[in-house]
Order: sequence, then structure tokens, then C-alpha cells
Amino acid sequence: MATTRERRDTGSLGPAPPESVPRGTLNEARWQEILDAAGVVFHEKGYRAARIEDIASRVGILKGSLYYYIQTKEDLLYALALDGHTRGLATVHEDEATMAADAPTRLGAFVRRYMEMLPSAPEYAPVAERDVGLLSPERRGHIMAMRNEIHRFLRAIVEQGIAEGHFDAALDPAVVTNSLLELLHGTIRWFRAGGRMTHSDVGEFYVALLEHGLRPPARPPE
Amino acid sequence: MATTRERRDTGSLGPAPPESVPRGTLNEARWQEILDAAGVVFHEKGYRAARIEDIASRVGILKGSLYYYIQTKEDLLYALALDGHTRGLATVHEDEATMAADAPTRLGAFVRRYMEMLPSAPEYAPVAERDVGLLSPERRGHIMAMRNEIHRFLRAIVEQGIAEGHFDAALDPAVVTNSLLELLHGTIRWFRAGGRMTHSDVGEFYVALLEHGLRPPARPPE
Amino acid sequence: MATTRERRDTGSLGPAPPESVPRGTLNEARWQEILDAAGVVFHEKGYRAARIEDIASRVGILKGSLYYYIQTKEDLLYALALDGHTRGLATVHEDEATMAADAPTRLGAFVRRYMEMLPSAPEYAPVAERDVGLLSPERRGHIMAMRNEIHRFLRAIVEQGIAEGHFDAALDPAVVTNSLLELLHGTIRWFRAGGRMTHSDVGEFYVALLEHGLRPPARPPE
Amino acid sequence: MATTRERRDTGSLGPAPPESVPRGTLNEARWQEILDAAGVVFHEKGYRAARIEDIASRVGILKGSLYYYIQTKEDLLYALALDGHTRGLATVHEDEATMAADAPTRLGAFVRRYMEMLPSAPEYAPVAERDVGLLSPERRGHIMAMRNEIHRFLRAIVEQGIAEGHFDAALDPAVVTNSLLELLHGTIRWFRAGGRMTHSDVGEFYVALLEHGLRPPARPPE
DNA sequence: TATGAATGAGGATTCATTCAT
DNA sequence: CATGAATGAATCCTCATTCAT
Repeated sequence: MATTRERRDTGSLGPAPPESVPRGTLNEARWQEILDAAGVVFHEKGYRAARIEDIASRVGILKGSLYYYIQTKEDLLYALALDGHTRGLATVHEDEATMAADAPTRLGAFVRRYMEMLPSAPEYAPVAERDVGLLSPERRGHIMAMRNEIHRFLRAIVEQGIAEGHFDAALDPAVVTNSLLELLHGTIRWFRAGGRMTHSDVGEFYVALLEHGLRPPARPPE
Repeated sequence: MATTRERRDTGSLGPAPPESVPRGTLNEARWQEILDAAGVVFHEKGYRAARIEDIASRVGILKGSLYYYIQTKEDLLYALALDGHTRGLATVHEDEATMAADAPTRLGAFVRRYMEMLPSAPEYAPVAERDVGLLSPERRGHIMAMRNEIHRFLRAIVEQGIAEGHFDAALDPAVVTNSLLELLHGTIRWFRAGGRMTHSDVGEFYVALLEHGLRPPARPPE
Repeated sequence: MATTRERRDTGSLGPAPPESVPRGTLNEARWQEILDAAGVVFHEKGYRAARIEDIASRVGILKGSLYYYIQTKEDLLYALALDGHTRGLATVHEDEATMAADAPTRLGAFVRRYMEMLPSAPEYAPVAERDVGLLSPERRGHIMAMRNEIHRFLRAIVEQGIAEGHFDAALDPAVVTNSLLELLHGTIRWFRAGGRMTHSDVGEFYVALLEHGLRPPARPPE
Repeated sequence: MATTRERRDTGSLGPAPPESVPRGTLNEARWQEILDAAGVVFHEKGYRAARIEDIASRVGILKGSLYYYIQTKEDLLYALALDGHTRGLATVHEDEATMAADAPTRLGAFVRRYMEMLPSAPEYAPVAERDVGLLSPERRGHIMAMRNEIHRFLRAIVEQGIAEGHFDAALDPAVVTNSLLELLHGTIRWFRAGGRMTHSDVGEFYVALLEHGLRPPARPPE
């Protein structure tokens, strides 16, 4: 499970995430190019099957040169995962009004925020899910922590909804949370830009689905 | 259900194709053991990261011996993908009554059939999704064809539902189909057996979600 | 003369052809060293029995490093075969005077050119004959085409000689051509430099042999 | 150079050729089938590239079964080489009359005997030349000894011819011998049965070629 | 910064050979 | 005699990584 050929000497296990950008002064634009390239390649082939050469050549440099920017292939995976999850985590921030609203409203708002974030995310980011297991334990821990935070946020909304009576009391909050995130993440696997539907359109579909799908069964009128 | 074991297509590699060396009848049981082992290992590490040796030793043989049963590591991936998709495809068969029913009924029945199939599937099978991209073009084609068949089946139900007025006319059938399959497949990524919920329970949740989530908006009472 | 270095045709192997990773300009001198080493090793052990490691270590690098220059062991075989046949093909070029001469003269000139080329050929080249069968069909085709060109050239001379009445009309041009080439190529199998005879000496023997051996039977004086 | 994985315990280095047929009572016909199959396969791919499986399947048995007849793959190579060289060696026996004849006559007779033997030889035999180097030193020794005997025989004829004045005194006997054998052996590389020419026809060509090609230059008429 | 060249451990695949049934 | 199944040593080939220029 541990990645072969570890080379990081980051002995500190502190909360500070490991450096993802090694070189002090580096061309920020180039670094973004590299991340984008890595995103695409990882997305196409998966982390293991992706070759450093593939990424380098997509940027237009030779593989040796890539090592000016990274220490390890894993750095790219981590940077992307971090990036993606940071964007994801950003979607849990609610404005005052929403924060005070009822669960259906908060849930809908979250779904919309999430779906609006998606197109800005580098191809690979949300898919990082699978390959996160290939990160070093430490780094994986960081990523999982972020992921859990999103889970907790969503789950809290679901529980609120149940408590309020807006959602079916028979629902299992964990199941709902997991399914919902699967649904949202899943979008990136089939969505193709340029079609009839935009990310927002899909978001509205999700909102509507949840809006009616989670409600408690209609009380039979007495 | 029946897993096919392809003999290498020996396509245009060497000068004189190694005239498919004959072998006796292979031990079916051992072959299943191997597939199961491959399923577990691929599930844990992903196709690329999995080593032939891991699979072999899980079966209790040496890596070289595995090649008595396969030609290529890819054979295992293909066999698993085929197996999983064959099971998936099996869920599109409806009995007479269901076939004649309305879309919500058919959809619900499908979801239940699918969720009941899941636990019988070897660990890896449904996840094969990702690594299918690593198959040879021809084999990938076979798998994609099966996948498309499932898509078409589901989509037909969605379209029927819209036509019948049971589903919201504003829905995009493709979006619904993709999302739904993502939702179903996704289950395997987070579901852990032994918890409070069974696969069936989760299935019922999905059924309920769709039952109410796809309905056309309530007509405002005149 | 110029040895071509083919980049793998990446023909129908993986799903996404590894977009021919670019490399800088390869060190020509090193490439020659490698070819020479391969020539010697192939000559000693034959293509199949030769190990990449043998070749690498003869160059003074590790086996992995050899792959900076090649894609496949077969590349070396092909390069050598191409090299050898290119040299062979070069011997079919005649100067104006020879081209206009009679068949015996042309034949003698060809034998001399061929025998003078031999010592310059890397050890292995002319022996490539046998292992050509191990090349990929496409590559084998290229080599065979070159070989055929030489055949045609020689055969044309033989036919000219028969037509002119300088060679025995009973001769089968194909037989003569094949035998002659076998004779010439065969030299490399037994000739050991440093002996009493030089390549040229052997060449003169061949010339004399043909000079008298192909003539029509003397007309009995009336 | 030594073949990997030696297993022969034939400690005796005596003159007796190592057993080539291990099993005491074995189906002689089956053994011939096997040798023929090995001959064809070795001829097509060369000894190293040929797989035991290829040979077995050509005989219609499984590779494991082949080991009832042999101890080692090398046994097949040796048996074939022995067979071929035995046939070759048989061609050096002259009848009384020929033995007493002049060199051109003896040479012609030898060429005819050799060419008549060729079609009876299992495909591979005469080509064994190249792969003889892959035999164990001991076995290679045996084969080389037979080969040398043929060489000596031929060379003696050439020297006799020079001494007698029938052959050009400027000839190097070794060169003539080697070339001639190359010419004869070479036949098998290009000759295809079923064409216009038979082995005998080709033999007659060789005889004629040598008949006139080796003569001393015509003495200018006084 | 970028490059050309090398490294070396890793892992897939091949195949002669063994052997119990 | 033949087979099915396994063995394990060879090898080929891959690729992340290093580094002098």
C-alpha cells in the first residue's frame, strides 16, 4: 500500500500540509500548466498508468525538466487532490441567510454551489478519489480530512432536515450523504461540455430530485 | 455469469504467430479462484498497481504458474469486466408483467434487481469502470457495447415515463440515465457490508428517491 | 549507409498510444557503438540467445539505459539488417562504362565490388539473413524488398550473358543468381581475417570461377 | 556460450556419442515424427526461438509428453545435427573406380552424391550449421569432428587436382573447400521443391561450374 | 531552467523442465 | 504413454528519478 520508493524526508507529522510546490520562486503560470497537464493525463489513464513523460510532453518539456518543479510524481497527485478538495471544501461556506435557512434550502444551495464549482476544477481533481489511496499515508490523511469535512457538513444538513420533518425520518443520513456525493462527483464522469445541458442545468435537476425525493411520505389527509 | 477466457488474438505481433499452443481442459474451479483473487487485488490497488505476483500468491501458486491460465494481465481485467457487465446486463430482463407496467414501476423494479445483483458480484467487477480504459481497443469495445445496452434500456424507461406523464417533461433522459447509473454504481464505492443497512435497504432508498424525485411538478390546484 | 532508427510504430497495442514521447537529438556516436556491440553479440550468439544486457555491458552502460536508444530488441536487429542490406544494395551501382559492358565484365565487377564491401560491413550484417525471419512482418518486408532488388540486378546480368551468348544457354538464371549470392554471402561464415588470403583474393577466385564456369560449352571445332 | 541449465550427467568424455534416444524401447515411428517436427520448427524459427510446445503440438501431443522422449531440448538439436551430418558424411564414400579416378571426376561424383542426398535430409539438418554453436561443448565437438572429416575429404580432392594439374595451381585449397561447401549447403536455403529444377539439375549446374571454373588458365598455344 | 543521458529497481512474460495421476 | 498443472530462472521492458552541463 505504501508507495514504492519514498523519498520525502518531511519528518514532521504536524498539521501543516507538506509542501506541494518545492521551488521557492517558480513560474506560477508554468506550474499551473503542469498541474493541468497532470490533471488531464491522470484523468485519462489513472495515476499509475500515467507517465511523467506524458505529462512533460504535454507541457512541451522533457521529463527530466519536470523535476525542476517536483520532487516526486506523487507531488502532482497530491497537488491536484489538494486543489480539488480545496475547491470542494469551499462550497461548504454558506452566507448568513442560508445558514439560518431550513434543510431543503441549505441542501439546494449547496448543490448549486457545488455544481457551479465543477467546471472550474481541473479535469482530474474530483476524480482523485480513487487514486488518493496511492498517496503517502500522511498526505492521504490530509485529503481524507478535507473529504470528511464535506461529509460532515452535508450530513448535518440531512440530519437537520430529518429533525425538522422536512426529510423522511426513515432515511439513513449516512446513506443519503454518501449517495448524494456520489451523484455529484459522478457528474464529472459522464458530463460533456458543449451539450444541451450546462452544469447548472444538471444542478437544477439534482436539486429538484432531492427536493421531492427526500420529503417524508405525504400524510394521508385525515 | 459464465466468464469467458479469451485466448490471445495473437494479432500481428511476431512473424509466425505461435500457432495457439493447445492445452487440455483447464480446471474451472482454479480459474474462478484466480478471478476472485484478481478481483480483490484489483479492487484494493487498482489494475496498474496490482502485481501478478499478488494475485498468484493469493491463489497459492507462483506468478509463473498464473500464465498457465492467462496470456496477459489484461486477460484478468477483461474477464472481470466481462463478468461484471454480464451480471449488470442480466438485470435488464423483465418479466411479462413488469414489461407491460408503467415507467415508475419498471424503474423501481430495475433498481431493485440491480441492487440485489450487487452483493453477488465479485468485489471488483462493478468498479471495472475506471480501468476499462486500459483494455485493448477491441476489448474495450465489447465492454462499452454491453454498457450501452444497459444505458439504452434505462433511457427507454425514462422516456416512457415522460411520455406517459409520470415523469417531469422537463427532464433530459440522458442526464437522468447517467445520473442514475452513477448513483447505482457508486454504491459499491461507499457501501460496507455488515452495517445497519443492507443492499436492499439502500435500494429502497433509491426507489423512493426516484419515485418522488422524477414526478412532474404538482399541478397547482385550480 | 545511414542507419535509420525507427521509432516504434505503436501499432494497436494500448488504448491510448503513448503519444511518442519526444527526446532530444540522440548521440550519433553512441548509437553507432551500440549497433556495433549488437552486431558482435548477435553474431556470436544469434539474435534470440543474445541478451540485451550483453550488448549494454559491451557498450559500458546498464541494460536499462539501452532503452534510451531503442524501443525493442528487435530495433537492433532491424537496424543491423537495414545497414547490411544498404551496403549490399550499394554494390549494384555501376559506373557508365561498366553499365555498357558485356555480362561477364559486369558480373566480375559486381563480385569485386561486393567482396570489397564485405570487410567494411559490421560483423553481423550479412548474417542477418537467418534472423530476418524474426523481424515483424512489416520490417521483414522492407528487408526482403532490398534483398530482392539485389537479386533482380544480378539476375538481369545473368540473363544478359545468356542472351549475348557469353553464358551457357542451358543455365537457369534463378539458380545461378541464388547460388552466386549464397557463395558470396557464405564468405563471411568461413573467412577469417589475418590469413593468407584477403577478401580481394577470394573475390578474384570467385571471378575466375564464374568467368570460366558459366561459359557455354566450347563448340567442337568443325 | 555454455547452454544454460545443463542437466546432462554424462560424465564420460569418451568418444561414444551421447545417447540421443533416451528411452530404451520407444516407438521408433513416433521418434521420427518428433525429429521431423523439430526439424521443421528449428528450420523456421531457429533453435532458440523454437518452443518445445511448437514441436509437441506439431506432433499432436502436449509439451509435457515430449519429455517422455527427450531429456532436454538440446537432445533434439543434437539428434538432428547428428542425423544430418551422418548423411553428409555418407557422401564421402567412393566406390573403387571413383577412388582411383582423377580429381575432376571425383569432385563431380561427390557433388552429385551430395545433391542426391539433400532431399532425403530432414529439413533442418544441413542448416544445423548455425545452431551447432548452441550445443554443449562435448556434443559440439562430435559434430565438428564429422564436419571436419568432410572438409578433409574435399580438400584432399582439391589438392590432388592441383597436383595433377587439373586445377589451377594458384587456387587456395582451403578457400575452394569452404566456398564449395557453402555453395552446396546454401542450396537448401533457396531451393524450393516443385519448381522447374530438381536437386539433380542444380547438382549438374554445380558440376559444370566447377568443371570449367577450377581449370588452370588455358596455356596460350605456342 | 532545460536537456540529454543514464540509472536501477520493479514487474510482466516466457519457457524448459518436472511430476503426480 | 499422455496429460494437466506447476515451477522458477531468465529476460525483456518500463519508468521514476538523478545529475552534469
